[in-house]
Amino acid sequence: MTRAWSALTGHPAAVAPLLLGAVLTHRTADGAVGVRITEVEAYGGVGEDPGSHAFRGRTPRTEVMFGPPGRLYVYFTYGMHWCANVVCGPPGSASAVLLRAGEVVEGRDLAAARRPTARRDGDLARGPARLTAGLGVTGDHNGIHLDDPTGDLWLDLDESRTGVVRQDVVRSGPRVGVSGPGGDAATFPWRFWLDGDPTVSVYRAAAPRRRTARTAPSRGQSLP
DNA sequence: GCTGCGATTGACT
DNA sequence: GTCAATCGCAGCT
Repeated sequence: MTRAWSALTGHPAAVAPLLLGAVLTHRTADGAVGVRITEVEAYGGVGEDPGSHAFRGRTPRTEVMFGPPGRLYVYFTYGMHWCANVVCGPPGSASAVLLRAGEVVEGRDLAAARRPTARRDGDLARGPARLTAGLGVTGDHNGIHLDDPTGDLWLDLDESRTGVVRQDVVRSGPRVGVSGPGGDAATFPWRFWLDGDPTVSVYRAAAPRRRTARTAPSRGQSLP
């Protein structure tokens, strides 16, 4: 079958695997970087998926998720990282697919310049925040349409250009880093990746709770 | 208005 | 293997 935007409107867990192999291209004055998607995660809508930002309803941040499919939802996390999602549900459903990792297929040098800490080409877009960094995607791109081949950001779904993904290499499993109320969200097998691809991110189970980073000023601290 | 913490990464032991 | 960085959002007072 041929991937098309019309086929990418539906339940995120059904849409997510269809995005594997698609190529997201970002064009800037510096040049273009293209990333072939190798790993994704599905996030459901209001009241359905505790791991989703939209679980508790519409907020200013999640506004884009509630809009029409085919747009990019970009959010800021950990005070320094951007993560990119493709909105896939019909308006109001707030479903999206997180782009977790990919392979740089165009503009390797530009991507490497944006990711100076990457040691290998395979690390240029391995991980959700690395993928956005390599592409040069930030919050400025939140809400942008991805279905315009002439736009700054374009998600190419045409298998005659991106290559056909063999379904027997598509794997699924628990999502990464998700620990919603009750922890149930992490158990949804809504993570999809291309088996054996070196750009797929390392699986780490969601940490229950990291030790408080900030050590409170010790009460018994001695003064000089 | 205040506070806790996160769909992460890179540096360090 | 452990842990800090860093800030906007969401929930609560």
